[in-house]
Amino acid sequence: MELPLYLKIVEDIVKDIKSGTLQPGDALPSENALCDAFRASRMTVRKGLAILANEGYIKSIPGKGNFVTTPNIEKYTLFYNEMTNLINSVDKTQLLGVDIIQPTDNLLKSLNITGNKKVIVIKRLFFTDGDPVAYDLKYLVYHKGMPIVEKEIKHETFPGMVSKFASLFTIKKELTISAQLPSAEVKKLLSLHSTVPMLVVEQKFFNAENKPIGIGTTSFRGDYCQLFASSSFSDFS
Amino acid sequence: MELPLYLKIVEDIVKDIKSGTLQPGDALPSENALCDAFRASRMTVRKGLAILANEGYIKSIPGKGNFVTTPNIEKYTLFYNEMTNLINSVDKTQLLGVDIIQPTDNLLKSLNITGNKKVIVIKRLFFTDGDPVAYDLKYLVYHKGMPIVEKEIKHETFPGMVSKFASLFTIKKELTISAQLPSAEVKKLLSLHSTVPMLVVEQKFFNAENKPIGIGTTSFRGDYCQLFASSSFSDFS
DNA sequence: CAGTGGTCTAGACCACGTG
DNA sequence: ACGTGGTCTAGACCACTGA
Repeated sequence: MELPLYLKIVEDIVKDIKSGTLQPGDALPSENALCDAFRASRMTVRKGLAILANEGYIKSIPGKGNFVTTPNIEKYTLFYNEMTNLINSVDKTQLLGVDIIQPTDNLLKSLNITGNKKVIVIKRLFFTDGDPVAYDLKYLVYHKGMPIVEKEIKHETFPGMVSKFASLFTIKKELTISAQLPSAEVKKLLSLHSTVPMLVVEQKFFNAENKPIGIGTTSFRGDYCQLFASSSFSDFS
Repeated sequence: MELPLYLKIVEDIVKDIKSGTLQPGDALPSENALCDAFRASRMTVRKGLAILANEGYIKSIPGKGNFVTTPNIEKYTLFYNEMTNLINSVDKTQLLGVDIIQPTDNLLKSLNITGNKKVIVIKRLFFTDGDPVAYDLKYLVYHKGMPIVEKEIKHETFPGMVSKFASLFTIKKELTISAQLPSAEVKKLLSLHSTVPMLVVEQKFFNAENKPIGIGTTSFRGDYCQLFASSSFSDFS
């Protein structure tokens, strides 16, 4: 063991929490007590506690103490990329069209814009092993100088497109996942003969002022796409 | 402004990153330089930098410096609870059956157990507004003393069941989301006449030794369920 | 070698909560 | 008044990187 002292503190307390010695709601020993117990300075103890708080193990209440939390059992981390989330990644894309349109009323509402703005529409098909497996439709609020070069659009993911004209650090993203039956259009584009359910993922992007800057809808053949998410409690090895 | 100094440092640097003054890959001023710039001690500067690193803005490389990172644009946070993720929450549940069975080969494989263990099977229906909207099937590796009382099982979520005999802090969870057509059985149980796609969420739980302790599959009527996920870059207000 | 970040200390003062 | 956590300082020594 040549772990830094603050990590030893973290490990020790995590062990107590995982074993049940410390239960949710229980108070940890006071910081001064921990200083004595681990023969550490208060800053070192607090560094360890900060990590525990960050990992979601404890919560500090000023004037009272540090308390073991009830873990958030509903939280998962999901990695989504419309090009690689298929069971096999997308190996070919087909650009069906790029247009600049006058937004419809529905779009105006979804994008929360006024009528004098224009919208870029991008329609694509994704292929794996020669089969069309997803239909991808994106709407981006048009600003002058935005790249609408086919080459640049064809293989880009949605965040990739958006990053061309906005800082990724300021963008907020939302996903909506649902199961739907394909529309007649999608059915035709994906050459679906029998009834295949679609996994539909809608991406919505917002700028720093919380205004929508784009909406993307990707309809995956249900038999070609699965999304994975996992709880991420960090480990200390 | 009466923010603590370390948060002012965080805000200042975040502002520079969001505005593009600091680009991904750029090096921040050295910690000593930041001490001078903010008239702060090194521990205070480092506290700010630790937050920035935690939020995913920067990465420290010993001996070299602190560098602005390329944000992970594919990461989302998903909150999932099989009872509340419906467009309207579950307002009634029906327990179809609780059994202790000899696992089938498929189950043995999925749960990674040997044949001498038994498995609890729980089958439920979820209702909203009187309509059956989801079929819920769970397999839990049986251990002596596990609660299989109907009352306790009927309204519990999967994490709720598991927490009865395992510390939530040690559990790893995985979700798999897919779109499927209902089986004949599900179709009958949910009284589905026309073709309705199902949003199927599989939950898999692992104990501290990474061994599966349970699998749950919830099949939601596609027209009654949507999953939401969002990017969570924290704000400093 | 000088400069960088990583760990750690022994103090200090403050605001908060409880008696 | 006292103990709690929250902020902050001015040092120290170490390991790593690059010229």
